[in-house]
Amino acid sequence: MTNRYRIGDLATQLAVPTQTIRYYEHEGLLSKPARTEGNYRVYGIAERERLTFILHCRALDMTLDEIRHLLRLRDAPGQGCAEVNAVLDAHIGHVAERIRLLNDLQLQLKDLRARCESPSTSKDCGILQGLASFPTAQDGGASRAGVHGRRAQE
Amino acid sequence: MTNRYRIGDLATQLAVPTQTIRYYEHEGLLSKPARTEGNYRVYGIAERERLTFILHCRALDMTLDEIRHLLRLRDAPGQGCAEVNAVLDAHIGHVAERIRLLNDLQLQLKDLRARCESPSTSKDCGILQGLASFPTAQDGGASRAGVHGRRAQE
DNA sequence: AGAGACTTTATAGTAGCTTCAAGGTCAAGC
DNA sequence: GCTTGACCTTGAAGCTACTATAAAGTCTCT
Repeated sequence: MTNRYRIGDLATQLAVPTQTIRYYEHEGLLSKPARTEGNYRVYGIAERERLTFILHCRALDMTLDEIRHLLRLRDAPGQGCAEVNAVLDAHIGHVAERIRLLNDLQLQLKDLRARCESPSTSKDCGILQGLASFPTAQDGGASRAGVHGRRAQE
Repeated sequence: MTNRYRIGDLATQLAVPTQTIRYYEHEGLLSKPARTEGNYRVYGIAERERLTFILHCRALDMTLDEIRHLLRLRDAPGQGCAEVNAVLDAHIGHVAERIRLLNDLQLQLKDLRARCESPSTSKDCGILQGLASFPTAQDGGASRAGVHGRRAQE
């Protein structure tokens, strides 16, 4: 039968590390699976679908908490999906806000960058001086935008 | 004199937690300050300015590594500031890339959201179905955009 | 029987803090 | 002189979502 998977099968099929699958189990997103005699995890179709769901949510950059929330809703099939909409709308809001902050940030960075077009010594560098005297974020501030990703490095 | 600060003074003036100042010291961004008889840290104007510099860089969402780099350049005043420009340009590149990823993400989320405008039960919810069957990120994927900030929550 | 690919658990590391615990210091008030 | 309370000290743990490592057990093939 095709609906019995070991952790490595699932990992290969869905292109996710095995450790991540165990981590999701540890975090309660996946429930504890059956085991073979040799104590290997065994997964079926339902678990494969659940993991797919989780991975899609992650690809949309939801937190594990948001995903936990959606999974709870998914597990209560008669409930009406207004709450699903609410979770998604909140997430869309997070993303929109983040984009706004990053655009502000980009403006400030370009402004700063424009202070040093001509070569000079760092003692007189307009950028370094700007960084020492610029108004701080808390005054009308950009809070924090989160530029550095975990998968999208360099 | 106004140029002797304890850690709490500095923290209040620059609106940063005292623990964060100690953390920057631990990470080598600030050097070990003088101490009072009672072993309290004492800071002067130069340290205050250095911390201001660091906080401005953080407000522009640079990593501590990027900031360390800029501080090294700042500490070598005769060096020419081409490298300062390079650090900043690289950072501007990071931000631009992040904005691009988030815009992709926003499109996908809105697409998904459009699947459930009419109220229904979660069993039939187009969003939950979409999340279970959507193409995964790895096929042409958005890698990871990083939506959830540390200071800008909810 | 032995090699090699797979699995198991537990543990530590990543970034940039934040929070906690257990205690030491200092100025003011009674 | 003694207490109260605000401040300071260090060290360790917690946060997110993994990733990496180690040491050991299992399975499959030859």
